[in-house]
Amino acid sequence: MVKRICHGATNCPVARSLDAIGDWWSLLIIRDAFRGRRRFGAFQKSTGAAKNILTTRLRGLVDYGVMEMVPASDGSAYQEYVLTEKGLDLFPVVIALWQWGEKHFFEPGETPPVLRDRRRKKPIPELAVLAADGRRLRHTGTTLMPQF
Amino acid sequence: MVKRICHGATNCPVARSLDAIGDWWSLLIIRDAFRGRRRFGAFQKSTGAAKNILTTRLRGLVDYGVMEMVPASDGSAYQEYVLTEKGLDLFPVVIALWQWGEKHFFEPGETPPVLRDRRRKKPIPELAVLAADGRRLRHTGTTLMPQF
DNA sequence: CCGTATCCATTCCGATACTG
DNA sequence: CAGTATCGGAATGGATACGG
Repeated sequence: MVKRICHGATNCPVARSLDAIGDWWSLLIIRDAFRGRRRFGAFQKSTGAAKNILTTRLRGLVDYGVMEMVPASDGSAYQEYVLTEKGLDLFPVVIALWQWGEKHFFEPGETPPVLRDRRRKKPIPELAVLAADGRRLRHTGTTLMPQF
Repeated sequence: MVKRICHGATNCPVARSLDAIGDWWSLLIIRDAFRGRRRFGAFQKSTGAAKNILTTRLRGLVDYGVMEMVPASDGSAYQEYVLTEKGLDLFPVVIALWQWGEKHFFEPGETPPVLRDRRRKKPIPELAVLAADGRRLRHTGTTLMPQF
C-alpha cells in the first residue's frame, strides 16, 4: 500500500493482503486498534511511529478500507480512527502473529503479555487450521486449486 | 530483521514476529515455501524479487530460524531452503492472510485460487479464534494480562 | 492536541554485470 | 543455476518546524 504497487494484478490473496497491510507500522497500528486505541496521539505513543509516518499509514489504511475516520467520541473537534468490518476481520491475522511471537521469541525467563478469554480468563489456545469436518490441517494437508 | 532493529526490546509478541517476517518479500517467500518451493531460482520466479533482495531475505529468514539450508535434494551442488519447525508454525499466519485477501480483495467476477483440504477436496473454512471451551471469540472477547 | 510540510541521512530496490 | 558486487534513483524514517 504505502509503498508497493505490487506487480500489477497478482492473483495471490496473500500478496493482495500484504499490499494493504504488509508493513511494519500498519500492522502495529492495527494491533493497537484492536487494543482500543483510537486517537492519533494514542497510536503515536503506542507504536512509536513518527507523526508523518503515522499520517501516511493511517491514510493508507483508510484508503484500503481497513480503518475509517469518525468524529471524536469525546466531543473534541478531531477525528478518531476505528477499524471497519474489513479491519475487524484481521483479528485472526493479529492473533496468529501474536501467538507465533509468543511461542518463538520469548526466553524462558521472560513473560510475554498473555492473551486471555475475557469471560473465562483462560489463555487462548493456539489457532488451528481446520478442515470443514473439523480435522486439524497441516500445510501438507492443503492444496491449491487452481495453482497460481 | 532485514531492516528494523525495532525499538530495542519490545515486549509485544506481534512486534517481535514482525521483526522476523514483517516484510513484503519475506512473507512471499514463506508463502511459496509452503507451496513447496525450495530453490533460489524457484523463489526468484515465484516472488519476482531481484536476486540481491532474495539473497538478503533468505539470509535473514535463516538467521531468524524460520528457514534452513539443506543440500539440494537432486544431488546438485547447491543448497535448498526449507522451513524449519518454527517456520512451519507460521502456517496459521499465512492462511489468515490468505483468507483475508480472498474475502476482501477479489471482485465478484474474479476467482481467487482456492485453498482446499487435500483429502476431502473441500474449501477450508475461515480461521476462527476459539476459546479453550470452543466458544468463538471476537476481539472484544479477549483481554491482555498484563497490559504492555 | 492533531495533523501537515520540509529537510536530510539512510536505506531500499531493481538492473546489470560478474564469478563459479 | 546460484549467488555476490555495485550503482543510481527512489522511497523511507526521524527530527523539527509550523498551523488549525
